[in-house]
Amino acid sequence: MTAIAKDRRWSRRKEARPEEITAAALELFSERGYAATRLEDVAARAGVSKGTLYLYFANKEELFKAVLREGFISPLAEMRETVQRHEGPTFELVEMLVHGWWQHIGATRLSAIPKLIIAEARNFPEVARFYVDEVVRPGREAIAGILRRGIERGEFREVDPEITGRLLLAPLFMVALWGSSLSVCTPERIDPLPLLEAHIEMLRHGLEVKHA
Amino acid sequence: MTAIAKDRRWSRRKEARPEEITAAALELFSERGYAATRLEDVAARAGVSKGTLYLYFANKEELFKAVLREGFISPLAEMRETVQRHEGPTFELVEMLVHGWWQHIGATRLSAIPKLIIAEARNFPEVARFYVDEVVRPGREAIAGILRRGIERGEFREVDPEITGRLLLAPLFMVALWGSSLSVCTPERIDPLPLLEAHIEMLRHGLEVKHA
Amino acid sequence: MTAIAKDRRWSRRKEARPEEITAAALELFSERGYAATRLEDVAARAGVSKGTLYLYFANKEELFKAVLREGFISPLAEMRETVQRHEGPTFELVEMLVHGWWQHIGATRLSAIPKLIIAEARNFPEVARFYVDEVVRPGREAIAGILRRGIERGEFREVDPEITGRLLLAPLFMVALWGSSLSVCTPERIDPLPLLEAHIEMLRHGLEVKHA
Amino acid sequence: MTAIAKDRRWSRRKEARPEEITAAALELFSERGYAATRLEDVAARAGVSKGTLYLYFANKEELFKAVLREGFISPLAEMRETVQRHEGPTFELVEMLVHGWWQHIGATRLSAIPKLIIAEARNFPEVARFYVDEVVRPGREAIAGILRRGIERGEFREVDPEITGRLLLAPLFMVALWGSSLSVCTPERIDPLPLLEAHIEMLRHGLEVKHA
DNA sequence: GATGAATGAGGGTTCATTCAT
DNA sequence: TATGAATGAACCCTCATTCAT
Repeated sequence: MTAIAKDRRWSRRKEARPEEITAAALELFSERGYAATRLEDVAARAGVSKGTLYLYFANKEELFKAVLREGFISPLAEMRETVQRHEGPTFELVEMLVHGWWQHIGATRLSAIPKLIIAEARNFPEVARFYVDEVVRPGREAIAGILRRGIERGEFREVDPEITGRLLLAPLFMVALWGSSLSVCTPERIDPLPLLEAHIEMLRHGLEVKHA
Repeated sequence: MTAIAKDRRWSRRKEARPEEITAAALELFSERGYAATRLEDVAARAGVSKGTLYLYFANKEELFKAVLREGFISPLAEMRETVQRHEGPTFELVEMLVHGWWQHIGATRLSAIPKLIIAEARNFPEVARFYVDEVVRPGREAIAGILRRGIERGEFREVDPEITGRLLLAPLFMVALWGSSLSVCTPERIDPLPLLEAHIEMLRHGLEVKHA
Repeated sequence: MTAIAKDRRWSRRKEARPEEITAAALELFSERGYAATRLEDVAARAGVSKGTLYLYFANKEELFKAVLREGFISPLAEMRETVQRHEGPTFELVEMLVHGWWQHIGATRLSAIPKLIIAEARNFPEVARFYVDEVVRPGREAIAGILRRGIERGEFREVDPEITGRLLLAPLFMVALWGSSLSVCTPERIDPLPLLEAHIEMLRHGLEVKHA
Repeated sequence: MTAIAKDRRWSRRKEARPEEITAAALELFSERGYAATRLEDVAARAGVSKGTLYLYFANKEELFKAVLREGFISPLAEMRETVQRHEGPTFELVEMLVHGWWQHIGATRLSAIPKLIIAEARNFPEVARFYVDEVVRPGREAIAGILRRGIERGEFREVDPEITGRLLLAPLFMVALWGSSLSVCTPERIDPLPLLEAHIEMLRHGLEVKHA
């Protein structure tokens, strides 16, 4: 093993450290909540010592915020582009939204973020506010935009786009929350995919224009 | 003042105490989470001293469970009866369900329970299991029963009653969770009633039978 | 039941109260030690309420001292008289001492006192001092007096009466301490009487004058 | 400074800690008893902080047991060997026993253990049982063995070896108990050595065979 | 006098944070 | 940079003591 090889390994390891730590922290924070998570356990799961955490994060709160901030890197911009480029029927966008959410969030470890945010919103209002401003509201607006497009083009009946956007999101949240909490305590497994398909179907009928 | 009057006064106070305490505890637990709630604060909010808590609850965990147990006193039985007695169109039951949920849960302090359960399920698996077995599952079954009734009577299209039941519940949960967490961190107030009405409308269309 | 009978009962009860309480307290203090004894348990064993203790004793410490003070009522004066009146061989006094100790202390609940004193001497120095001054030292002096009488009368060999008095007392203490502590934790029962007889026998030989 | 030197320094400190702590704890436990001893004081006397105690002992009870366990490292095995090797008069063994006890226990901090055990036996029955099984009984048996040897060889008169063994131990216990409790409360200093010598002398006469 | 609900100071224990190595 | 022993503030819980009834 040469000195250079050593150094490379070292530095590769070093650069990966913060992410290894936030990954471990996300797991534990979402399992136990902020207060019940011990930094000693985070360190152990990340394979480092307790002291090392403090080389990368000023304190527990900053680590927590870093975990959430990483979870916020959402494919929102990408989604907006897709919406703008899309030329076919608007409901295809709704379908893409639900499936895309599942692929990029619901089926990944990011699905643990909503539970965390909900559980800790009152204890970290500024984080929650940030989440609402940067993730929730933009997401809702993007969805409202889709619905508005459908209504304007005569494809959807005249619903309130804001409110209906929330109805659209509700089952997605529910799937994420269920998977991050109660699912561990009950034998019955819920397959999210059929639920999402049924959701799409309900939306299809729910948005459909009635022909007299 | 007779001995009886004396006794009544004592006991009236004594009997009221546990509820005063669990009420205070529900507020704080749902605001801050289990671990972040200090019993001293619970005591202060209940207007008693720290030690008094221990006259009524063996320890923090038992107090927590008592809070949840009280929250479980759900109007499920009543609902099942209503369902059985009902003779009109099935969708009326769906409407009654949503409005009833709002009146008996959503608009009351019970709406804080879901957040609590979701946040602490992993830390109190037996409580979570109890909640799933006694509240979630029976509730879902009751709703699935309503949907099945509608399908059997040809009023609803042929949806999966289990899955659709969950879709029906999702916005209700979302309203409760929003009100218990993120809502406090954003200036925008959301009026849940229009959302519930829109939900009903979406369900009406989503369950409607299509005539060829 | 007449009013008078009631009153008599009442007052008889009332007068007995302090003793019932100290009796209960002696049991618990000697079982668990001062600090580990809860006044609630003392009250329960005495069949009164917690508050009642404070009608008779200013606080826990005073109750403790009262318990010990009762235990100090020792038959010392009586013993001294016996010694003065005695005219036969001195060793008879030694035998009477050991047997008398057994009858008046060793076989009674008073045997719990030495363990208590030893255990708490450092925490209640003034009580310990009182015990040393009023019980231990007078007892030792009385015993030394007996030994001196024997030596002066040529019945015992020339031992140090102070030191030998302590040797005489050691097995008595040991019996009391064993019965109040370790005996409860081991299946083997020790019958104190043969031990005391053997002790007397050893003393008889140990004090005997050697004839050249 | 090499890495090895570093390690040694660390570990030397770390290895010394538990003993520094148990030493401090033995002092305080035997002064004040288990319940009345504050861990904060133990820590202070050991020169560490409260939290440090928990790096080495799971809790107060474990610390207490560790203190006693260390006290159990008694020179019993050594004594038994001496007994077996001994070839001269048996009474020499008795003298060696008493002097050895004084050197290895009576004059050391181990002399505080008996008081502790006696005071806390009822609160820690398993510890007491362990002490009886591992220290008291083996000790008694070793002593009984010595007495039996003397009787068999015609050097001692025919006493009950079990009972007499206890009589032999009683003054030793008394010395230890006195030094750990009442002695602190009285101005008079007692020199244990003359007492032990007098004890040996009493035993010499008490065990002597009477020639008809 | 008697009760027992209520109090709150005190101590055991945990764990985020620091720092010498 | 990485470690982990050490720290001490904070929090749960107990129990001696009080006092309204």
